[in-house]
Amino acid sequence: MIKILIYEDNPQLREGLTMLINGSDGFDVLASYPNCNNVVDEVQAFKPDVVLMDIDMPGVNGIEGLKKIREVNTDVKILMLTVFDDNKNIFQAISHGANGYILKKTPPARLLEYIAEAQTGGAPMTASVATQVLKMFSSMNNEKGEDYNLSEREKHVLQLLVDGYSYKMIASEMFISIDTVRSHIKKIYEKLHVNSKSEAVAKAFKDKIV
Amino acid sequence: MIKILIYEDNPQLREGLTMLINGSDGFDVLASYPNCNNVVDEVQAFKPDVVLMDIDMPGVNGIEGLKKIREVNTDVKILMLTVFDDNKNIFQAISHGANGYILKKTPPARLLEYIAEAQTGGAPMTASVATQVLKMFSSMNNEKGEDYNLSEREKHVLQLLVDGYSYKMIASEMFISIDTVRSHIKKIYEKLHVNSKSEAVAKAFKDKIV
DNA sequence: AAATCAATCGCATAAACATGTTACCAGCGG
DNA sequence: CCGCTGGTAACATGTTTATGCGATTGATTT
Repeated sequence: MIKILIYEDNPQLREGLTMLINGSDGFDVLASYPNCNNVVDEVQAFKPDVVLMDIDMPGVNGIEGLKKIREVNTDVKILMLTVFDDNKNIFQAISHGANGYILKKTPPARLLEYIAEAQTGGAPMTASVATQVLKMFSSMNNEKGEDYNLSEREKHVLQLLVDGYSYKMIASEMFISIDTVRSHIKKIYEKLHVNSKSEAVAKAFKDKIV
Repeated sequence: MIKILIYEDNPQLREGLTMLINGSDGFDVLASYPNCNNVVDEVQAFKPDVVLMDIDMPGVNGIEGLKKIREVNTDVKILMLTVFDDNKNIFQAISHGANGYILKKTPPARLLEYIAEAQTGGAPMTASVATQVLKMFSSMNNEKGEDYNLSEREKHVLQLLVDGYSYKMIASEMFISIDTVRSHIKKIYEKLHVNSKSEAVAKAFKDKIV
């Protein structure tokens, strides 16, 4: 039996969800609330398996509710529920440990499946939300910037620079003279179009050369 | 009618998938192949709506196949198909523009739903895969590292350092003397536990101070 | 009122860095 | 064979950083 708490300000929807879920085998709505004002106490008292959390609520909204719960309980599965698949909220919710993100237009049968999935450690998402997540994800990691065409040796030197080594230390680390280190670094600066150590370090991070 | 190409080296599974999908209304398998050797030509010739791409194939594997397709076609929806929900492959696939990532143990009915979802712009994922994605996502953004307790002024100086400014330039940018810049920077080094500009810059990136 | 602290400035010195120029050698492609 | 590139090295010069030791002001806390 999956124990559920519901947070949803719209009375019709709150009742509808409660009826639907209670009417299904294996699901039990412990309680439902129109706001998150006492969410921490309620979660601690009822110890639900899954929380259905509406995002757009007056007063303490769903994201805040999520955060409050996560401050005291990292086990309960939290499914965010919303009418919009908008970027900002998705990101917020994920960052704060939501276990799923589904749209209110989800058909009842699917909703039950989603709850069950969440309870067993899955991360149910409406497909459109998943699309947003993938987009955010790939845009974050595909910057890859120009190649700059650094040689292996140059990459090694840059790596050490980034790690905070001085020329002297690099020379001793790589078994070459400090003048050679200078040569390499001069070349690196040319290739990266910079003219100082810290600019090179910054660029190395920004363009994920290291 | 959703037009589909299948890449799957296991003959039984390849045949099974083809039969299943062709036997369903609204789905049409144009062709199926045991490897990705000519994936680019095939995709360009058939212009499918959706490609089912097995990851673990001899020769050119599914990730490589994905990359090759994306080099010439960014519209076709590509569903990755695998037995493992392992971290590395998921990450690779997402970064290179896969539209979904589903496990082979997915029941046939679900598979058809997934294909349809992908075709309409969704991003179907097996729940366990979605869990991995969310974990990667939140771990990437919640590092936030210690606070270091930098004052506003110090943060500003650090910001300019990261942007490659010299002390002189910072002084003129902030309308203070170069000696004051020195003071600030000394303090910053103490707080960050570093002792050079580039270490500070590196730390600023690593700990997302900027 | 005293203590604290962020922000400001000055001076001095040593170390580290940036730049230019030159040079040798090995390997690779035309 | 010749030119090119990457790696190595030296030397000289000027600039920037790092550090230490002060010191004043104004705002906040005790």
